[in-house]
Amino acid sequence: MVYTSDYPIFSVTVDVVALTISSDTLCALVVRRGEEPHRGRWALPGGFVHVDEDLAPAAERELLEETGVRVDALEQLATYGAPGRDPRGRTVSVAHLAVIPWAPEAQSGSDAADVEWRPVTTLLRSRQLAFDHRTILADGVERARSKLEYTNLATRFVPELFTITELRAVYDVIWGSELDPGNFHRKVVSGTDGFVEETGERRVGGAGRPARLFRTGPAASLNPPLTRSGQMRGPRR
Amino acid sequence: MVYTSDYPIFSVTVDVVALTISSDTLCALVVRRGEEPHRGRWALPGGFVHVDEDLAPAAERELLEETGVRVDALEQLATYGAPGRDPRGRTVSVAHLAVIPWAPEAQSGSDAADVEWRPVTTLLRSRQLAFDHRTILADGVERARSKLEYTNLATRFVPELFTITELRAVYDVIWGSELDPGNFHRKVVSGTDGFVEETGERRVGGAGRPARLFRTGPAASLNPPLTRSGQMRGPRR
DNA sequence: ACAAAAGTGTTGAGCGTACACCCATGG
DNA sequence: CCATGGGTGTACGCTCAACACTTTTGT
Repeated sequence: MVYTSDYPIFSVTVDVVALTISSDTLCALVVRRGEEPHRGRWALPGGFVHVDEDLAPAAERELLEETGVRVDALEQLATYGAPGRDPRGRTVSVAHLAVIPWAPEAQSGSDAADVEWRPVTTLLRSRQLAFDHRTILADGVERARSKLEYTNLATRFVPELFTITELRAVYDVIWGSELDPGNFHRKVVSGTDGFVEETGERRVGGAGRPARLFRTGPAASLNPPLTRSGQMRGPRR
Repeated sequence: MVYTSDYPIFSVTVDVVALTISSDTLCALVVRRGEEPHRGRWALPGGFVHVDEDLAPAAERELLEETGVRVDALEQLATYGAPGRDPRGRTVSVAHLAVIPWAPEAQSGSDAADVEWRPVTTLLRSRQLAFDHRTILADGVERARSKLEYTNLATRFVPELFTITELRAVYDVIWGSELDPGNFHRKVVSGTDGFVEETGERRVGGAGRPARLFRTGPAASLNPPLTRSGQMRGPRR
């Protein structure tokens, strides 16, 4: 089919920065490109928006088609539309952020040669990403970092039932911090009401005293926020 | 000219939420539509992106062309792409936020029948805006509100040289607060270094002790942030 | 009993709100 | 002189980082 228009033609694509934590490392989902341009390089999952489709559903669909990863909610990040960002023509890409609990094994998808979770530090250090996807990834990671402060975003990195220590691990991995376990526990549990909800259950099996299991509470925003700077572990000076 | 494409055709537009403060009221810039659809209704300034043009420059250009308002920096807000949001066809709009110092008189532009600064409360209460521009405006105002907390955005609502009281008025108008003059002064001047810079000059003419004049400092982010909840004027209980 | 992890108590420093009060100008 | 707005001083209360300590399990 060939489409025609009186106005300049743009293709609109969606790209997804899908983040998770795998073996104490923040990882992003990338697919190896099977076609030109940038054949063989890694790229964020994404693709063209259909004519009758809204942006967020398109992002969900592309993520599922290319990687097999299903996600319920995903948040718009920003839109990238520099002329020349895609050699095939004028495309505008609406980037989205998706957070995936813990470390699900990457599944191969339909129209991508290869799918992998790779550490973001590696992806950002090198130039292995196609198009302007390195910029998009960097923006997505920065967004996640700052949303940890004042939203319950961290709870979306852990399974449905989680311990406070697991939640703290999310902060430590993403911020590169080493938060004080005691203070963190208090802030999260008693601080802002509804951030986490206690289930009656406890985690069994691990060493030491069994931890209580929580689930995500109704409160989406944290008051007061958790701070990146303060609350580090270290000598009192 | 007629354009053709193998992919679904989108038109990409930019819309601008331009905010300023006029007689103690937060106002947005709107243009009266001279053409169908929505002829005669108010709309945010905006229009189609050119083929070889990046998004932010397109927004600046449209703002200038339609309203005569020139702006240097403007920030991307979000992208709106629901099918059916524009009856002419499938359009995706990238919304931007612009902040204009104080109250410049609205100038008439070239291809808009009428241009006006109107209070955002009025615009948001009624359904007088075309397309989904009411949603876009609401999102833009909310963004401004929250960026006052942790960035120097407030300084862009005032002239190049301003007094601390004028800066406080920006917060009071946009937040609907009544911040304590003394505490605000201290927080802004001594608190975060570089938020505002002292010029040697003073404001002459007004009643009372002449106020020192400041200009915007280099620091773009506020540490610690100004809080919306705290610092109100009111009885100690 | 011991190790290990979860969770609680405590304390001192620092910050922010709510004011009281002084300063500098115009009328 | 007074009125008006600019700006500083200060005290009380609260929060929070630091870290000691208790609790609860596995081995």
